[in-house]
Amino acid sequence: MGMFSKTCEYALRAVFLIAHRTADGGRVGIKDIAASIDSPEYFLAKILQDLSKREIVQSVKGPNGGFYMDSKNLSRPLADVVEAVDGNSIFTGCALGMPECSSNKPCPLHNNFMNVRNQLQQMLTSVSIGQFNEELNLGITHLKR
Amino acid sequence: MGMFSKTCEYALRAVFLIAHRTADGGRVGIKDIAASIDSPEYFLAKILQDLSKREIVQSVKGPNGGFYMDSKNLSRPLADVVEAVDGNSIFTGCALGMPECSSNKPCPLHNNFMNVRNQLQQMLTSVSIGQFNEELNLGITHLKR
DNA sequence: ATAAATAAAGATAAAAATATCTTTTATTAT
DNA sequence: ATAATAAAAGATATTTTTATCTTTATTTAT
Repeated sequence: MGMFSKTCEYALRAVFLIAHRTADGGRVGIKDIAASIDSPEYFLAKILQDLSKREIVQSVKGPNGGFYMDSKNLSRPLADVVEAVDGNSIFTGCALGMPECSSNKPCPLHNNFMNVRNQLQQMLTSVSIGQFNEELNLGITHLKR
Repeated sequence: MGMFSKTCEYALRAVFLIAHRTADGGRVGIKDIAASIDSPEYFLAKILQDLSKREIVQSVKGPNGGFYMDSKNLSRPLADVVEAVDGNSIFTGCALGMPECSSNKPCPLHNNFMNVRNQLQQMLTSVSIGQFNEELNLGITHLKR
């Protein structure tokens, strides 16, 4: 198990891909996305349905339809995607899973773990979905394999 | 979902509890542990069986039996517990779940995420199972609720 | 030696996450 | 208007994780 759920991993790769592929207009279809990020097509379809409802990506049906993102969505922090899919427990939850852990009634790891969580959150909020297009274009970074 | 699996959360709470309760000799039984950390007894039993095989905790059967830890185990870094239960993918895996992600062929988040993972690993290796006994004694930190 | 206590091991069950398939709805092009 | 296309929605299946129950093996005390 990684830090995020598999659903979230696919979601992140997908938004990067959509951002990259539709930067200058146009749409990209689910089959194309799934192949480009090496994810199971039908499962990804469900994920994107959800991201679409939550207005993190946009879509149109029919011929030449597909998914895309407007500039507002491109500038969203990655944290929005993670939170939409996995919820915010990764940012706020107790490392030991204790429901009432807080600075008042902390678990042994409370303070140590807070630093880690904060750095993760800081990283994910300071980075936008669209900011990696350039290096994806240049083939410096990748979204499959 | 938190950062660790539920199994790992219970495991961490359990080793803290065992360390705390058996610091000056003696053993603590599974029923007692489960009640003390608010975890499902039978499930925790399986987890401790595994930690026992991996020699992270020790156990003896029979009357007055139970779980305990020797001083070598008390000084183990928490990272050993996490790795025993969840594997090391949380320390080494790609944020986007890409199997071949590396500095040679990075995902977009590779470098940003490396910092977070490293801080997590650093934290978990710099902290030992036994080092929280004092504050558990004082009732400053807690292991249930 | 025997009985009682306790963890280990094995088997089964329930819930959640992941994955797939089918039908419906919206859009576009003809 | 009609047919083709593509996502949305609904239904089902599979796998993994989490949880429980039963039986066995080991240890201790009597």
